[in-house]
Amino acid sequence: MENSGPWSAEAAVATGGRIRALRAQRGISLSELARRAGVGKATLSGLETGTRNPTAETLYAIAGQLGVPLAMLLSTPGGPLSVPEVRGTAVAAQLLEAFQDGGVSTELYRLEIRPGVLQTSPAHPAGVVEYLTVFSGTAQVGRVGEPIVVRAGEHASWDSDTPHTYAALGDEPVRASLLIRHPLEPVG
Amino acid sequence: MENSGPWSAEAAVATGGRIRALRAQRGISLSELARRAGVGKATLSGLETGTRNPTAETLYAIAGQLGVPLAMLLSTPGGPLSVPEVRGTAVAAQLLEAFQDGGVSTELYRLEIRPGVLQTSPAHPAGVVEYLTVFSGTAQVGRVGEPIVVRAGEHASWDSDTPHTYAALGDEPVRASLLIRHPLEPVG
DNA sequence: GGCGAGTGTTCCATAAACGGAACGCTATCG
DNA sequence: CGATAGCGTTCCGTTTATGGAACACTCGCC
Repeated sequence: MENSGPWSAEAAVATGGRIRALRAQRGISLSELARRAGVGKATLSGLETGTRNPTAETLYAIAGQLGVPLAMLLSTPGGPLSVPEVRGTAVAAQLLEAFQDGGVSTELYRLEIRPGVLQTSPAHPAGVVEYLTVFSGTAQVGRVGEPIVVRAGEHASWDSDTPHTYAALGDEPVRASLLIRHPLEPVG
Repeated sequence: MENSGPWSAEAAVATGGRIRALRAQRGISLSELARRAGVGKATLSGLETGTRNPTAETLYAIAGQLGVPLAMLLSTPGGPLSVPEVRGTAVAAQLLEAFQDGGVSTELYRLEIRPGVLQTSPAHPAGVVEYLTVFSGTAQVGRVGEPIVVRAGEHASWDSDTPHTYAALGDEPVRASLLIRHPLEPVG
């Protein structure tokens, strides 16, 4: 899903076309869907033709009536699982999921570390902890000066409020899951 | 207007919370993110506090700057995202990824354990190891007779070649990631 | 042919989302 | 100390998304 770009006219037309296709697939008219979703016909018409910039409320109402996840309206059929990649010198990371729960927010990444390169990450805010579980390969990670060697089938964690590094030992790239846990500061 | 769709005040607050969490994890201020995304500070502030009903354009701009798919801002984990799910008496699991690599097959699941119920899994073939990282709640897992308590922000692993159990301690459900590693050829 | 019920689009007043400029606040500095 | 810079929130005029109504059009029916 290449949604990193801005909300362009093409994105609007593509989203509108997907809505129209799903509606046609269900054999219901524009007026009918608008009535069921509780939005104006003008709104739905403009949305399907790509001449509007809908609000979250409108999108939710329509996706709900079509019975599809919102991601299906907004993403290209190319790959709902292909999430954007964050690339560093040695590390390529894909965000698998992220949520907050209680006073803690969590991000789960899939990680691949290329061999032969060392990547240093700057310090995160205090209280951030990273958890690494290695699928294959051997990783050397952790805070600068306190390296931890993690082999396939092992896991490790470290406070990431200081600079820390990622590297793959040996020739084989490292595949792992990285979980970043971050306590939220109290919100007024 | 009436809450005719899933976009309620709670959804707005939840979405805002996810944005705020992702922003905090990246260590950038509200002003900074607003400037990078090209939206007004008032817009972002109202969005994070759940007092606005953002447009697709605004959401795209912010998701793009955070480097996450838009669906991750809008959808609840375990919600409308259509990922194959495996349900047991106490455990609901969704496969996040799976691959084989060097004679070892690895599967990464998102796990939710409901409180008040104990689930027992039969023994897997020899050599299978499970790794659990808990996001929130407190889990009691592991081989029968050797229970391990894993609190939020901890991880544990156990050989699963004997029957093993999953349970949530306390009232809160447990969210965690479970990694199952099994060699393609029997070990030992 | 006329007629009614349906379609999707366009017009328009209203409601609300937008961004800029204030605000109060907390740190940090000279 | 006061000055400055940053933070997140609130105020406010402008922009724009919204839904109802009117529109032109296509059917099925008598």
